[in-house]
Amino acid sequence: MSSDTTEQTDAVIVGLLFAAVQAVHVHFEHVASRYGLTVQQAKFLRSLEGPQPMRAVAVQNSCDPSNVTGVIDRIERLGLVQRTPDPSDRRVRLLSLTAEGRRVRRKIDSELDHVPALAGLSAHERSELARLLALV
Amino acid sequence: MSSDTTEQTDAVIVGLLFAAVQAVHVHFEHVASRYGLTVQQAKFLRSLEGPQPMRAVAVQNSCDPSNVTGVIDRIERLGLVQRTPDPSDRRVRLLSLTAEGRRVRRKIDSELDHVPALAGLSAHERSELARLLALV
DNA sequence: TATTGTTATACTCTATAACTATA
DNA sequence: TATAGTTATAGAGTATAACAATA
Repeated sequence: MSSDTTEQTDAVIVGLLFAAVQAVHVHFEHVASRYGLTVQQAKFLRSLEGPQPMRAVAVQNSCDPSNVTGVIDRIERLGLVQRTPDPSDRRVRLLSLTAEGRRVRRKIDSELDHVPALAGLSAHERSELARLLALV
Repeated sequence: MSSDTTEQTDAVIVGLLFAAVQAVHVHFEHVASRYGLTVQQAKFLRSLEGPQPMRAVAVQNSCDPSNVTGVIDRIERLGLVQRTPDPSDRRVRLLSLTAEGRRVRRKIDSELDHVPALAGLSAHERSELARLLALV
């Protein structure tokens, strides 16, 4: 057991961070697949708020714009997202969730509120973890 | 029971966890690519300790054994890993780092010890973060 | 000329299933 | 029969470059 005084290197923290994410990832994947979505598709779905251009979604998910086309294609095929032309700039396509898309996103969000890997943490540990992660 | 801090839901922590990982991921990717490696290849490299069967590597990285073949193929092509037959069971191939592989891994590890995203944390915050992440 | 979204291309990662060579 | 590793296959995500439509 590491004590409060043990110094931790970045590499150790990075290792722990990846391990922690993997534990959470398993649950995320399980939840997403229940709705026929991959993790990435679920992330895109969660990042969609109001109607916004593809470009904005690319920035939000820090990926190349050419990726957005494909990922959105697959979510759109499931009827969760729709593309509508922007009247003020006909180059732009605005993305927005369908009613079904909003329903699925709400369900996913609520299921993410019961992550087994986080069940062992006390209220104080949660807030402390949240505070520290926010610093990263 | 409630302390001076706000209570955090799982979803909030998951969001912060993913955000923190993304911040670290950028650095990891940068370091790995400097040695011609992808993030996944660098992870495999770091997970290799003594000579061990492919199977063990698959378990360690929690992926299907069929993946290991391809990823190791690519690292092997770079001369960082080698496959040697196990005398006690001729079905098994033992994986081990080459001298060059050990050198690269050491370098990567040392570069991971200076993660910009973690620079703002104090020694106490680091050990506390490490402790909490270990609980997840 | 510059920008938005798309397409074409190529590569990596991923799991499933079938295969081989051993055990 | 069972197991270790491979191969074949298919799909998803990724970036780069070239493209059409629009600004």
